[in-house]
Amino acid sequence: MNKNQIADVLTEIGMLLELKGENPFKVRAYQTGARALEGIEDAELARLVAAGELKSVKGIGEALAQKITELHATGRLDFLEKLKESVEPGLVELVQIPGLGPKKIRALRDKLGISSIAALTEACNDGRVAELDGFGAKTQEKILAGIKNREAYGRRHLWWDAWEIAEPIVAGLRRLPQVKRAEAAGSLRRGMDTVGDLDFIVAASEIEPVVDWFTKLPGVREVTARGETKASVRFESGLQADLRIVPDDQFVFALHHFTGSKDHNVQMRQRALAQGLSLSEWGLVSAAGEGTAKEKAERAKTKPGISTEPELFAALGMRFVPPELREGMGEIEAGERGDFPRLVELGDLRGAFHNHTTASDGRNTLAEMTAAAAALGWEYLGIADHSKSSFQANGLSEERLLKQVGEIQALNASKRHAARVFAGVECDILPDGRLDFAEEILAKLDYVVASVHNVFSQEEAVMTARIIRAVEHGHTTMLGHLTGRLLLRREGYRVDAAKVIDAAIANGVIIELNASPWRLDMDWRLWRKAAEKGLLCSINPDAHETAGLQHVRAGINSARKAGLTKENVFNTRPLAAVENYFAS
DNA sequence: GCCGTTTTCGGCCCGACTGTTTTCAGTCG
Repeated sequence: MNKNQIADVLTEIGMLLELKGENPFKVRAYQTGARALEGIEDAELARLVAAGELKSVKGIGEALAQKITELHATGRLDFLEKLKESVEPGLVELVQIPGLGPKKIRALRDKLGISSIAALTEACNDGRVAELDGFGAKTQEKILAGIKNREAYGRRHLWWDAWEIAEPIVAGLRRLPQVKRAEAAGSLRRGMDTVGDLDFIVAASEIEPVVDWFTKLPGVREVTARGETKASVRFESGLQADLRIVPDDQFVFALHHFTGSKDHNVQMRQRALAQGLSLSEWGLVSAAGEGTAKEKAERAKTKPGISTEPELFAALGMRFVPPELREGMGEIEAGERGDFPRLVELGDLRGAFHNHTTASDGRNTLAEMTAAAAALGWEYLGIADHSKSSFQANGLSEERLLKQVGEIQALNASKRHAARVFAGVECDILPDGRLDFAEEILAKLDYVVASVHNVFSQEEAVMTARIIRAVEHGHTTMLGHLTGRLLLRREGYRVDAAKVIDAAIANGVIIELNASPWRLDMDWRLWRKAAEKGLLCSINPDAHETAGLQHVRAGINSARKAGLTKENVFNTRPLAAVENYFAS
C-alpha cells in the first residue's frame, strides 16, 4: 500500500473507534497519524519502514508504527478486520446523514437499538427520536429530511465516479473480436455533472459473447435484464448500466438517440419532420408511408451514407453538435447556422491553479504535486493552500505561508521539475468580506484565490455583498467555488451570481470553474452568458493529492457544456502569458 | 494513542451554528 492508502485505513479506524465511543484523543491520534503519513513521500515511507524508523515521525508512535508496517507490507490489517466486525455496518451508513455524528448515533444505538437507516426512519416516524435526551422535534425532522435527500440523491452518481467505471468497460468492449464499435452514451457522454445510469451502445457481429462478457464484469451485483439485444446490470455502488447491441448500420442512430438529451432529440425529430424525414433510434427515413419508424427504417434499410454523427447532422443540414451541447438549449439553431466555436479541450490546458499540499490539508507534498503536474505535461502549477482562518483545514499562518513561498522559490530555482510553480493561497473570505491576510502578505504572492469557507447561512444579500467586497480587493486574482455546493450532498450558499459575475468582470477578477467532481462550481449553466460578457474562467482542480490534478477533465466537461473556448480559459495560456498576467 | 528544555502522567486544536437547553453539547467546516 502507498501512503495515501494507508492514511485512508488509519482514518477509517478513527471513524470506527469514534462510533464505538473510544477515547476521543485516541481517535484523534489515528487522524493525526494519517496526516503525518501524508506529509512524507512514498519513497521516504519505504525507507522508514525498512529501517524501522517510523517512530521518528511526529505523530506516529509504537502502535501506529506497527500497524503502518503491516499495511505497507501486506495491504491488510488484522486489527481493522476485527474492529469492523465489532461495529454494526449500519452505523457507518448513519454517519452520512447530515446532523448525525458519533455521539448522536451512539445515543440512538444505545437507547433505541437503532443500527440501520430503515430502523431510524421508523423511529423518527413514531416520534421516538424526538423524546430522547438531547434530541427534539427539529432534530427528528432534520434527520428525516436527511434520509429523504439521501434517497433522492442516491439515484444519481457523480460524473467522475460513473466515468471511472464506464471508461474501462468501453475499452474492454472495443477489444472483443465481435465488436465493431462501442461508445458510452447518455448523460455521461454529455458530460453532465451527475449521471443517473450508464448506457453502452455497441455494434457487433454476434450478440451472445458480448452480453456474456458484460454481465460477468467485476463489481456486478445483479443482472437485472438479459434479452435479445439488451442487457442490464447493477454494480455494487448501485449504479445501473444498460448495454444495447445493434447492427453496425444502426449504430449511429442508436448512439445519437441514447446520448440525448430528451429535449435535444425532440428538437432534432421536429427538424427532421420539417424536411419530410423521420428520425429515430432505428434510422433516418422518409416520413411518408405506413407503419412505425422502426418498420420504415427496416424497409428503407436506413439512409445510405450515414454511419457517423457528423454525417447524421449533415443529412439534416447542420454542423456536428458536440455531445456536451445537446441539452436542447439552442444548439439546434446554432448548428444550423454552422457557427460553433471550437470548444476547449483537455489538451489545451497548460497548468492549473488552486491546488493543495501537505502544508494545509493536501495529501501530497509540494515536490510530489509538482512532479505530478510535470508528468501531465503541464508548464506550470499553482499552489493555493488554505489560509489561517480555515483552521479545520490546517490553514497556513503568515509565517508558514511565507515559508512555503520560500520553498517554492527554491524549488523553481533548482529546476528539478519541468513545471514552474506559482505561489498562491486560497484565502478565506471572512464573514464581512475582508480577506484573511493583510495586503503586505498577499503582495508577496504570485496570485490569490479568494473563497468562502464558513458562515454559509448568511442572507443572500449579505453573502453577495461579502463576496463582492472580496472581488473588489486589489489582490484578489480569482474567486474560488462561487456557491460552495457539494453535488448530491449539499446545496450551495445563497448568492446573487449575476451580481458577483458583473463585479468580477468590472474588477478584472477571474472566476474559477472548480473542477472537483463534487463541486463543478460555478455551474456550467451560468458560464455561457458570463463568458459572453467577458468573464475569464480558470479550470481549477482543487486537488488535494496528485491524482486530484486529473479532475480538470471533469471541469473541461462543464466548460464545454457552457460552450467555452480556449480563449475563455485562463489556464490554457502559455507560461510566459501567465507570468505577464500576474506581474501586471 | 502520542508526546514531553512539564519526562512515565496529564494534557492533547479553533469558532460558528443549531437545537437543545437555561448554560451547553454536538456537528460541521
